[in-house]
Amino acid sequence: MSIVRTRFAPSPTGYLHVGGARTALFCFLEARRHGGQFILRVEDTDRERSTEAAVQAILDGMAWLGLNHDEGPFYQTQRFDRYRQVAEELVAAGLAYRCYCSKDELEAMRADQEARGLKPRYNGFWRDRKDPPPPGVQPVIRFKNPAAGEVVVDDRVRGRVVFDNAELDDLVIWRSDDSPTYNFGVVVDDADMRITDVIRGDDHLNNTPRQINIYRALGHTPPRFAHLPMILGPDGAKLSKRHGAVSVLAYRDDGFLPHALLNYLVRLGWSHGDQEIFSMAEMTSLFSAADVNHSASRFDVEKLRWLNQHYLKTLDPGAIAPELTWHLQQLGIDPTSGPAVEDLIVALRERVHTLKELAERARVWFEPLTTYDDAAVAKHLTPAAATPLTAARSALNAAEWTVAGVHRALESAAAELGVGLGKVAQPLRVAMTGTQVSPSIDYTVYLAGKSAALARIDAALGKCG
RNA sequence: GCUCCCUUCGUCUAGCGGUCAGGACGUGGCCCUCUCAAGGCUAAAACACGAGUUCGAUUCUCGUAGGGAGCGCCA
Repeated sequence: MSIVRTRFAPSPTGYLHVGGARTALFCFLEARRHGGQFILRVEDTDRERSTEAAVQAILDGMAWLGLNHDEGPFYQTQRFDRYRQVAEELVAAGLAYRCYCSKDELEAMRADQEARGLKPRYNGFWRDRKDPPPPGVQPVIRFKNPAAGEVVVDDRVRGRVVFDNAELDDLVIWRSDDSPTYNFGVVVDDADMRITDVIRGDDHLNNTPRQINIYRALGHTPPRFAHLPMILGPDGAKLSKRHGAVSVLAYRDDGFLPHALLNYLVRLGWSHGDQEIFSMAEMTSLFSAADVNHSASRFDVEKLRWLNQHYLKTLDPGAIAPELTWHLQQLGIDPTSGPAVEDLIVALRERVHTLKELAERARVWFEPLTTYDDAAVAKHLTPAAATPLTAARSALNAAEWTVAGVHRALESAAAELGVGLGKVAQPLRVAMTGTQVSPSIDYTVYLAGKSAALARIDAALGKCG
């Protein structure tokens, strides 16, 4: 089998959204699986809407996800000479022609066809016309689409899809402003870059027969195609800003791990039996475009959150530490001014779904405790709580300052008082955090550090009145 | 309007002619327990509809309905 080459070809008109990210992931996996190449190409022929910032956002998104390309990024705006050359070759070969119709004429044509219930299409007015061109008109170049017969797309996910050439018209491949159009640029690029597998959103399925015809005119064998179903918002509508985060970098900012996002995305439209958790190695060895389903799916943040927590719980704390450090800084917390970030991760990762939440929950160990929840105080910092708190204080004062050491000290304090650990833990929890909710009491106390822990107990004792 | 695509629990999906229609997220209950979680067990929850083909259709075919895409000098 020949080398597999795939490409991801976004147009830089916005950030990298989750749908694009999944397309990129599938392209990446398909290439990796076969030991082939993954190529990044920026389709920026629309000078109106393409921006430098968007290019950077896409590059950043890809880098964050670790979807590294082997070749590129290539920019279509740098290949205009090549497209022009190919377009002229087609004209010279009689496979394309110049069309002098004005935009107004074309619009009138369309309006007329629509009024008659027909599919709006160019009528081929200049296809075989030998008339002298009207003066002063900057022509476009149109591709001579075969008038009869059918085009078969053997799609790897859809199967065999047949289009009638009679449904297609002569599309513009070169604009009057001297630039190539999308359907022409992709074909030239994919051919030049020897792409073997085009994997893209199924909004391109209808373009495929036109592109296949261009491939043939160019004397190339079309690549294999795989059209992916769309990703919709939770409400089933097309994904948009309205749905909250759609940019992959927004997920980074919200505290998601890149691998959690990748794992979530790989299961959107693709599956391998009942398996939910996939390492990168498993994804690359198991993925196949042929196993992708046909229907659109909805983006469900709850499942992403579950996956994110799964990876928070199972990954090595050291691997997550840099990410948490970044999130702490985002909250204006100096990560060096409190407990070790690895300890925070171990203490909190079963209780949060994102790194952002983890960082927020960690705040209590970095800043002085000044606010107490009224209900917590009323319930647990009662006169009766003074005894267990005092016992805990002296036990802790003598304790070895490790999680296990703190745990032993509190157990023995409770045992000496002849009460359950809960009688000591709850007042202590309020003393440490001002609230009734925190990680297990040993971690909660340990993370405060010995002197701060004792000081917080003293403050709490003052409230037991 | 025309062409093409899609349709299994609320959501992601398994299924590839005969299954009690399986798993996961979420939701409810129980257990565990120093709070909250996490974990374990458990419950409710789906084949859009109608014809055919067949001994037998979730599965194959054709319709209908409902979604989506394309029909640009956007990509």
